[in-house]
Amino acid sequence: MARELDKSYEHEKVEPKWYDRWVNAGYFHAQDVSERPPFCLVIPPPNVTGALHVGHALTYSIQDCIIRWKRMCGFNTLWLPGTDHAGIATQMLVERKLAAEGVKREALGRDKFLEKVWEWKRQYHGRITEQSRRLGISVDWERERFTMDEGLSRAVREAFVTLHEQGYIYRARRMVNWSPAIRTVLSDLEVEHKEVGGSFWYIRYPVVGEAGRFVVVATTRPETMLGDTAVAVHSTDERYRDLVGREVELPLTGRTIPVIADDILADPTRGTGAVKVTPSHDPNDFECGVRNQLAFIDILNDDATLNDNVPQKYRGLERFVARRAVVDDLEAGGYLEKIEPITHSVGHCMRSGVMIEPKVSWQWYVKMGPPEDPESIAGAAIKAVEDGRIRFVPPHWTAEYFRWLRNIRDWCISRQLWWGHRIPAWHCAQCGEVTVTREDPTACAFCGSNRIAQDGDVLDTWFSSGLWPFSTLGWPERTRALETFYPNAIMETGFDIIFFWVARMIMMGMKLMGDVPFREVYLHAMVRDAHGHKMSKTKGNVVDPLDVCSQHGADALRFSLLALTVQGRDLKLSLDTISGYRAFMNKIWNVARFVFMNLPDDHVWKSPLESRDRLTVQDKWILSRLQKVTEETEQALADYRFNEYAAGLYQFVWHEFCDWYVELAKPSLYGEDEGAKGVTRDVLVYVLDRVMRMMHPATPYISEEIWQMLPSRDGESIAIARWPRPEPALDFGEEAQRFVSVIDAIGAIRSVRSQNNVPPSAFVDAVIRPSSPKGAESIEWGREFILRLGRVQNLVIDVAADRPGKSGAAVTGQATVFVELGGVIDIDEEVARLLKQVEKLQVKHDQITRKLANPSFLEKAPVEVIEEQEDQKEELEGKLRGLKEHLASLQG
RNA sequence: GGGCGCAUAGCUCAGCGGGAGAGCAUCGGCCUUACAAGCCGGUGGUCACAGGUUCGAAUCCUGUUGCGCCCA
Repeated sequence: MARELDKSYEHEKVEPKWYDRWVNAGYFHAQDVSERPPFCLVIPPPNVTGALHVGHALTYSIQDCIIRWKRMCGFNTLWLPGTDHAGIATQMLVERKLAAEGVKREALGRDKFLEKVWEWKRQYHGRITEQSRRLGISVDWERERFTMDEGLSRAVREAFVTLHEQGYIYRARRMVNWSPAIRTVLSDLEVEHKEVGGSFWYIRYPVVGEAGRFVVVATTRPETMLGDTAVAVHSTDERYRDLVGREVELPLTGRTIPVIADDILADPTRGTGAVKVTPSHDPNDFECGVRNQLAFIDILNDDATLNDNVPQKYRGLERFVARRAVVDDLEAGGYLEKIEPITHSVGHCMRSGVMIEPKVSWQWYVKMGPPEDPESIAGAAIKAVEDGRIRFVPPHWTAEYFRWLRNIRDWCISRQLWWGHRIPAWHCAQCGEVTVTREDPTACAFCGSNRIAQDGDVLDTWFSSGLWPFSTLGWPERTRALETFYPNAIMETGFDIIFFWVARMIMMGMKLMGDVPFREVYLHAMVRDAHGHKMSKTKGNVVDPLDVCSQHGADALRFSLLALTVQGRDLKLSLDTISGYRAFMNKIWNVARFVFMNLPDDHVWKSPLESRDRLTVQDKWILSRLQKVTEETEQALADYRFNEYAAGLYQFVWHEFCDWYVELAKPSLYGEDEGAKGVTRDVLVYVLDRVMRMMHPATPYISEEIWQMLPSRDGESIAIARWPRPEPALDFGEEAQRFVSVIDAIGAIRSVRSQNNVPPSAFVDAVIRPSSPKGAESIEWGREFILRLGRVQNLVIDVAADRPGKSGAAVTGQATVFVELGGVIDIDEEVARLLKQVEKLQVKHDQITRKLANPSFLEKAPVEVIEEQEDQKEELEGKLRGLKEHLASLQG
């Protein structure tokens, strides 16, 4: 007995051994310059102050699988790690923490507050890093980046100034999406539309100078009436034609406002045909206000309380409180005609969940279109994909990508936050111009005045993440790394950030690097709980990847996630699934344990290639299967079909190598023939070695642990071992395939035994009647295995064999198998069982017979298909004949 | 309102033009010296519904129903 392994796989003993060794040995470090072809992917940077959730575990499992595979294939692989500063989320967290201490950020001041955030960042950075390491990800830590570090901040500044110089970045006063909770503007993407219950309030505006006449307008936000500056009607609307140009009284305010004709805003077929116009608080009204030179009255503070532009009694009220008050007052004044309940779609702030307020303000924008112009930012990004320079997997995302870009509006990139990249623009108090420069200016570039102040806003976090594929490699410096690794090979991330991130990286890459950021984009789906619900802390259904790692091991978690990753479909993850794959890890461990128990220390391992002429049929069978699996494994990875990659290895390891080959190897291992024993050991080691290499991208820890003990080990770590390729010299094709008839025969015997309640320990006699001499030869190869695995005492294999007396029977593709049952047989039960089988086979047989009798089938179907059907028919007939004969003799 | 996706075994899902599959669950039998996180053997399906194309449809097309997602 050579090596003693634990009886079951204990991940907590194995996993801690390897990670530091891998990192310290430099296996994950990429070369800036190398003979080997480059293969680079950058990590989608997680929020530096966040915690790892199962979505990260999925993205890391997929990326590590790809990168470890490519590394083993000999590429100069770079997987670049890092984190982003997550402007809104982080600022919210720190503000919340300060609030708990009774401190407001305004009281602290900008610089002091930022110090606090940096402190917070330093504290949490370590946590997310440690969590990532736990999963075993093979990133190049020497190149780790953070979106706010010095180099990346420089890249952000360079990008902003360059795009500004080229006229893509501009400042404008527009209607924006305002989040009153965070008190910042949001981009269109950060607004989530939700169906909510609400009301239409119908309000009467009395017509000035015509007592008793009203114009009725309907609104979902009655409080905004305090900011109305007109009522609009359609110019053709007979009901209101005479009112255009006159005025109505705005209730509660003492103001009067004009009735105007606006054929864009007013729709005579909807509602009352008249609409209130609030240019400062509705996007459509804003346009109307501009068209008709209306007054703009802003009635809201940044936190959505009402400001001093409304009557005294409403000032300072929160918007929904104000709504209540306005409605009550309207009702009291007789201005409220009716209330109609409705369901409508309302924009909500993605981060805080509160309703968005449309609001007019000055913001910075990136000009996107026009999409049909390939020189525009959106146009260039569209063209890169149209030209096939970037490929989406699954391909369905291509259409989504185009749809979004072709309907895009300019990107609002400024945020009223403190945490983030400060906009490099200086406003001049003297001339009012804005100076945008790479170095901080001391004077206005237009008038020379030193009365300049930097813009208070910061940039959208996605602006900096958009640069990630090249800013992390040193841009704007033309570094060696940038030359080698740009464009990156692929981008792997969740479909939910295709627009936030992927599209923006493509835009930025095209404009600033003049080339695509990556060749392929693989988008994975969302991880849900076992019932298909979204995981969320409030629901309490989150699967914490670190808990799972502690309980079942990182390998089991990674393998589970990969096994569930089917293109274009969400994953439903349950702890049962994970513990199932944990059992698989244990299975692997135990088969390795078996191999090592039967491997003396002094065994000199030789590749089966060297003993090719001494291989047994069972050796040839498993080796041939291995070649096939090797090929399929590689193909699955190349096609990003991770479920097939995982399932293929699972099936092969468990149900072919363990269930069959190991059992077939035992007679040799326990036998006397030292030469044969040696070959068997070599084959066991060879298969295990290949399987460990193929498993490594999914399950790095257990594969390393086992591989290190294998005599076939040819390097210091499996992480840098050669990826297996199919070995044609060990693929015995047809010859090996014939061994399946032995496996089938054993299955048939076991089935008959079990169905007739023969105790597993009892020996039986059996007769196998092959349907051809060739079949007889194949089955004869496995005589000793049939005896052993079928627990057979006496075995007759003969094409002309007679059916033994009291016996049960089963049919395989190549033979009829009889098991003598002596006194134990229950004739009625056996007859019933066989009848059921006959019935099943008969249905299939009839189908095929009908098909083969159909002249148009024979005329139109391809020859191969017809031949295959004929073969099937013949096999079915053979099986049916065997069963029917047996039935007849049982009944007779 | 516009677009997309999904309906296959009790559950979770593969398969996507030529014999209905896997894992889990379930039932029966086994502590057989790698593994009880295991071994052996079973049960279980008008492939949502209705039309159509085809020699042939779970697979392609059209429609219906139900569920989900994205965009406005």
